[in-house]
Amino acid sequence: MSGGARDDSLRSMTAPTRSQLLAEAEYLIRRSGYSAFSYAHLTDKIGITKASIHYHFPTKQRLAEEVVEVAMARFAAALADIEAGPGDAPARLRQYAELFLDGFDEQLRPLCCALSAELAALPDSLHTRTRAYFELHLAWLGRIVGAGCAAGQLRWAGGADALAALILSTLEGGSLVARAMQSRALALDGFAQVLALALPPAGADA
Amino acid sequence: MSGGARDDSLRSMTAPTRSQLLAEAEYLIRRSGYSAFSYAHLTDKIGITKASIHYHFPTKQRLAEEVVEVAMARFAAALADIEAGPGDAPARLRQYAELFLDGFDEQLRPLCCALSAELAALPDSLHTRTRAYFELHLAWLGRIVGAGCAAGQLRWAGGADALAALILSTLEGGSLVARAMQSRALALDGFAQVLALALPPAGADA
DNA sequence: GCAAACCTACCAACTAGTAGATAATATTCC
DNA sequence: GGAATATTATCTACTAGTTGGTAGGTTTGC
Repeated sequence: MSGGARDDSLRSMTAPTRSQLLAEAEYLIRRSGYSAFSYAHLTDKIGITKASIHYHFPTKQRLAEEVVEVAMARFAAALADIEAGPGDAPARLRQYAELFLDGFDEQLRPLCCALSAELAALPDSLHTRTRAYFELHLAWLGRIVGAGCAAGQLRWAGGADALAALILSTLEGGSLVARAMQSRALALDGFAQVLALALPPAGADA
Repeated sequence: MSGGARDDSLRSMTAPTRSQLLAEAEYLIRRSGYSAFSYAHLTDKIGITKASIHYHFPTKQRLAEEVVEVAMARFAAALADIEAGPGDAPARLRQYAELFLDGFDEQLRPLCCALSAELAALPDSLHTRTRAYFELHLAWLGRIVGAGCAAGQLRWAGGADALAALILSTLEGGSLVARAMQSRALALDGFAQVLALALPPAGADA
């Protein structure tokens, strides 16, 4: 765990080849982007030849599509867990923010962030999926914030959807700024400020 | 000018080759990223051969370095103009936000955003410059916000630097989210909300 | 004459992707 | 049960095109 060895949480050593490929591709895309990663990089990590990767994923585009689909499903499940779990809306948003920053220490961008930044270099099928990924974020945030407002745990002048969009933008931007500035604190700082503003004054009810 | 022709504000037709190359390279990097752009793409647009581009810029890395330097200088000058011009701090921040979104309609990311998203794929010399670019943003914002607070035009619980970082994150993230969602309004929405919160209550003094 | 700016023609390395062979493992038919 | 047949997952060897970059010659304007 210590030392320079990187965390392999995304890349199980025992998973079948296909899953390993998806995990490693996601890692590379989130680190360097779609354009910068290649099948050759995958062979280095997985230990099978390029031709064998093409057996599992006929094209790079198809591989990337599946990376997004798998990541989205995993993310949706994590959001559902948060929503089903204990805690009020502010607590759920804090969990969301932590989830959002997952991989930051491995220099990983959120997948949607990495893809959106080079959208013009991506095939159309990935535009659609990138957008869908963002919509998943916004829909969930809108729901949580909306419930929080209704329950008096949050208050926001512009309405739930406006706060949802602000939270997403803040985290998305924070992860970019913080990466370049090499400061994890910076990544959550904006979110924390916004959340603090959205909390009702201490002891307002109860 | 009408129809699908794209705006050539960044890419003067009459400028000397070198400037044209820098402008077109910036355009390509901001649209698709460093990894996805190549000298071949430049030859298409500029009309000289790949070898001739190497005459002006010996390596792709060097070209990109200069792109960032030129863009940063241009940006710094624009910020200085805003600072020297009329208007209070909120007005200056609105001008900054507009400047930040410059090129959005051409599907251009802010340069620092494009670079930070694929930092792991960039040579070290561009890490430094990306960071410096962000620092320029933060320093200017910190100064403007600080002056605005001192003058009673802005108020922010966390202090000027915190608001500066929040504004930057919000715009940076907004430009990513808005691009994927194809909504210019979304790009400025978060910023507008934050600025509204930072304005002192109407008629507080005067 | 000279230097800046450009060219043709190349290079080695890398890109995504294909063809076809080969093991090992299932599945089916008798 | 055992032979015949698919299927799965991998390999070697290849293609055509692109990448960043170089060597060396030519044009152009002072």
